[in-house]
Amino acid sequence: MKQKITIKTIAKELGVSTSTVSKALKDSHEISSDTKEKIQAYANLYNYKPNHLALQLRNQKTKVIGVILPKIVHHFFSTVIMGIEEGANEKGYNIMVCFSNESYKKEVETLKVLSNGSVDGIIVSIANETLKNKDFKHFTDLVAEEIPLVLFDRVVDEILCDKVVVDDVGAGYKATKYLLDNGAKKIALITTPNHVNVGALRRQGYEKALIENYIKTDPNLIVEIDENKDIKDQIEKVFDKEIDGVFAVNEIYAANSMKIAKERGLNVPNDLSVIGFTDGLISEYSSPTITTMAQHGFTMGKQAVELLIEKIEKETEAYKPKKIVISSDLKLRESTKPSS
Amino acid sequence: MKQKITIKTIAKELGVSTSTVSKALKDSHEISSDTKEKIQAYANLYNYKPNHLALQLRNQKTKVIGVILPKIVHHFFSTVIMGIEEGANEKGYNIMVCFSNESYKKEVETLKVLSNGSVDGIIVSIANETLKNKDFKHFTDLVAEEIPLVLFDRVVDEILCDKVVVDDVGAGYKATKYLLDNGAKKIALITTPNHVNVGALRRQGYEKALIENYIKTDPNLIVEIDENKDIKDQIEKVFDKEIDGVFAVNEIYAANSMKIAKERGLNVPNDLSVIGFTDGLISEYSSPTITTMAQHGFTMGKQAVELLIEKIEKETEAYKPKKIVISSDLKLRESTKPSS
DNA sequence: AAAATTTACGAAATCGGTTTCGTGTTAATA
DNA sequence: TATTAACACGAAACCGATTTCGTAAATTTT
Repeated sequence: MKQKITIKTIAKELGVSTSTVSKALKDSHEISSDTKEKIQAYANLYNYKPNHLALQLRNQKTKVIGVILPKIVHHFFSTVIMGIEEGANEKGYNIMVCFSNESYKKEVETLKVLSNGSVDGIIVSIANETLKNKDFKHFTDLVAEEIPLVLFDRVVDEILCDKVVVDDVGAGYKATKYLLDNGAKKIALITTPNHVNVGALRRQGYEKALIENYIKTDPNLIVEIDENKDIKDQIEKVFDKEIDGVFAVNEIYAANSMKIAKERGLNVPNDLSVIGFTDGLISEYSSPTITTMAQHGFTMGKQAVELLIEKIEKETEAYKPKKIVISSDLKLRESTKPSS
Repeated sequence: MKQKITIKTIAKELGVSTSTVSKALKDSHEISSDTKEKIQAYANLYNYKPNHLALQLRNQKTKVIGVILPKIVHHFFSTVIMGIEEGANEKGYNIMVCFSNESYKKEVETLKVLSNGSVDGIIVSIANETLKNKDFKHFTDLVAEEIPLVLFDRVVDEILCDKVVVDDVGAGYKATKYLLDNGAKKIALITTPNHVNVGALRRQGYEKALIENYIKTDPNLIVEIDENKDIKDQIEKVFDKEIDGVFAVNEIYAANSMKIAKERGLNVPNDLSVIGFTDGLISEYSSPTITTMAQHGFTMGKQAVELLIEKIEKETEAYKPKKIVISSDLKLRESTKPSS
């Protein structure tokens, strides 16, 4: 890289001290107009830009927010990033994005890298492997160091910090209830293994809705997807039962279900209603289009970053972790019968 | 944030100088084993972590790579990010991700922020608005400052730097030729306005294939989508003509075309073959599934970051900009007739 | 025993800024 | 004319590390 011009260069070139240059560049009253003009003109001419690192070191803050996501090729996380970025920019922050790829090891490493002073605070959605392990030491250490931390979507009680979540139980309930209200009786649930807490919570909502309607939950109608195996194959087996509704906890599972339905000659929504989760492009462009629980990723991201920045900038002594719950709405499309 | 422990703290606490602490922590032979052990034990106990900012300032490098994307809620860019991140991590770099949101103004601002020393180099895919304006001063300034820069996908000749692109002309040609070879005669092209260069290039490939088959390009079969208006409405009009093939320059346009075909009772692929671009989730999960030109976003990202890091780490004087062309393959699915 | 060498550590410069405090010069006041 | 105040600027400390160089004290060599 080319030799950058610094305050020192300007000072030497113009025969003044660095203090004078620094003050002149910020229009201090201490400096005469003559000198100020001269210095500012020179700085402009040579396109002087203050070195951020130096400022960060002096101010002891970076104006950067670290973000760790389990993955990005996923509509929900993409929208969350957009929200985080917008919220951060509004307050003059930039974001540094990293991925855990659902791996515990990578999450630990990334967290270590970010917490050495590169960022002022961190936003995380926990990796699946970590949720399975239940090892949260890397997070609790962070909290002990008092580095501002906000968790979103995939959160656990063991970590004492601000959180932003969707009302997963409520969402599961709403979706299931809608199916029931429109005549479905045998509703399959396509979900994740129980250690993924959002999956577990949505399942609670599903079960709650069934109980309220005096329907016993049938374990045969519940499929816990192992993402290492073929997804479609695993869903196939529930179609061997007689079902008239499907609630899938994400849009990939929903799309796979629709495909199986089509292959088996079932008409959606007449023979079978389908509701997915995460209002992404698949739901929007599949045919028929898929009714989903919209998660409002953008809002989540923005709320998370606002919470974090508040924590960063407020030197509040007594501090009580906040939890923001974002409710998700049913976005009605073609894969369900019109509301009766 | 809690008071961090620094080398100075350790030095004072143990009654030695900061130089001794620094050397002891990196196991220098200059320090006696006794002292080393004492210092290392203390550092360990209090979980000392060297301040990255200080190191960055001293070493004049950040080990961070800036990435500016036009948008993220887009399968192609998501996969590119993954590639960049993986490549960066392998070489010990982190990435700082920003978005231009296709806006010229935001691109200029973001570039300014990143180029003040926060990052060692920058990877960009140019915003649509900038391509339209044809104002690339912010990039040429960067090049003049000798800040390492790599452009990918959306690139222009005016900027002298390393580039990674897909062979858009070749891809357009391949797609169109496949349609022709399988019996299509009237192929609609759903593309972007011509200022988006990837659109223009794919169009060249389309026209080349037609010419080779002695077919005159019919302007009525070409739709240039204005993203500010309703996409589907704009595509509708080409369906009023008699067409038997569609080549869409991205998967959204392809999905919209399929939907219109279905509404008009056209069977895909028997009455109409459709080929899209960007092998994303929509193509994979729509029904029928969509044949697409796979862009290999992950590879592009990884190549781009490798090029950039080479530039950053090699202090080569004489330097000639490289251009890596990644060829894209046709991924055959259900929206086209099997190869004859 | 004197000289040379090694050992073990500290002082100070450096990275690029900001900021406090001090001081010489000029202008205003007594 | 002597005193005070205002003005304009510089010296130096600081942020948290690294690293070169210098130097007492201990050890080895002659």
